[in-house]
Amino acid sequence: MTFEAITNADKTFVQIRSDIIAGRIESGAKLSEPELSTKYGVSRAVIREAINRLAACHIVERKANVGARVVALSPEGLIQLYQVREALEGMAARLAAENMSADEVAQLQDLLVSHKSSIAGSESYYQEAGDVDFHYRIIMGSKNEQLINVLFNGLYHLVRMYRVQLGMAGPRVTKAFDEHLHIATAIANRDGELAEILMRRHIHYSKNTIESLLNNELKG
Amino acid sequence: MTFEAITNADKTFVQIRSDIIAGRIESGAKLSEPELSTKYGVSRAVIREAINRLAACHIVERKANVGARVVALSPEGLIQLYQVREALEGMAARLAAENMSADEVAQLQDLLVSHKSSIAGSESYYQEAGDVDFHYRIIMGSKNEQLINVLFNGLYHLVRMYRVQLGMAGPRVTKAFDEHLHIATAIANRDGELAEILMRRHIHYSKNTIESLLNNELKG
DNA sequence: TAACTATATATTGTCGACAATCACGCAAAG
DNA sequence: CTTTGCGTGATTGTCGACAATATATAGTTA
Repeated sequence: MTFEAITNADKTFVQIRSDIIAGRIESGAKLSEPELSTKYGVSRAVIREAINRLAACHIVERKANVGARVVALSPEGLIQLYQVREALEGMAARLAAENMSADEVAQLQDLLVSHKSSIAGSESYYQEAGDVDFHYRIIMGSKNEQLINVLFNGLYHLVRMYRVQLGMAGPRVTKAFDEHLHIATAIANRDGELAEILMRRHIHYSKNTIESLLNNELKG
Repeated sequence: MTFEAITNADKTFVQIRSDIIAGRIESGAKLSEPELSTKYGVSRAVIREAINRLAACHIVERKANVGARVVALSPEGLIQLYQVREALEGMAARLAAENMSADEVAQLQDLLVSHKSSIAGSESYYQEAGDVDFHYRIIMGSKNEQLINVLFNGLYHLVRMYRVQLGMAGPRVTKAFDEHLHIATAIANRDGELAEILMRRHIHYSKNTIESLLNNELKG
């Protein structure tokens, strides 16, 4: 998920991306190259390369001779992201049931055991890192390079950005944990069909939760 | 699908991509910046930007301080691409049945009528452009921005590259046409569930055809 | 002879400057 | 008063040069 940032352009890319996802650079803002150049203390060429990568992840949009803007965040956009996730991660769960090694399956279950105890204590940890960890392992377990690329180099950072900026620090912790448990069991039983169904429902529920949150926000 | 190439970097990107997909730059080859700079008659900065975009489409892979190489083409990679396409375009067909305007549905059916006549004459045309056109309209008809981005900015060019370089100028013309017809009918009837099933089978068949072709090649 | 080191070369990463293009504001005409 | 055209200012696109890093070669030693 996280990759080794070697060059300055790498580090600047990670930095700016983090600033955008966390909302320190707000949605719709223009990314002026000279401005960012002084702000991050690197040359314009470095900023330019960083912006190019952000555009590749669809975090910003570029227009020729005009510049780059952070993507506009609509509630519909977040819903669309979850639709794609549902299709892709459902498939990932099926493939994981077929292709994960016994070791990887065991590690997946160990992960859930440690999550169970962390839920008893402070739940807040689980929501972010734990959820990502679980999904990460399943996606990697699919052993499908294309799938891994699409999800990690594109969709996941977008999801985080939308969630942060639309204020979805959602609950759904304990219910999600149970769903994770069922998915892991299906994978351990090598039941790809069930694993896919459960994963799709898991993400579908998240989507529904978010939709109702958005609706409440519009009404309130 | 095709976008307006304004700047030099755009044109160079399109040019190099085309050269790679057509096999004029072969799989696994190293993309030397100074070399390409003289070859295409532009500065290194332009080449660099073009290579960055190729990397964003996963057509080339970059390593820091080492350079970029055209991705290695394994038969498994092509199969994995088709797996992802099956999930994504199946979903696109369902969404298209729900979201396409009456006009767009009519245009989709018109397209098939013109394909029917072109099949009677020279089949060869249909295979390439016709197939792409059909799938293109359905994906656009899904109205899901994320889906559109993933498929057009990444997967489609990769599929073309794999097919060309692994020598899959495949047949399957008339059968594919019938399948297209059924899918379009399901969409016209606003039957998303059926449209998804038919589209998944359609792509699955293509995958199977390719798999057996690859197997024959290994044996022969 | 094989393996390790050091140098040399070529390639990538980064920089600052120049050229091309666009956005904004103002003026003038309908 | 609205609209069209121009000019100014700023931003992006492009270029060539320099610095940092990796690969290849040659030399040395066990």
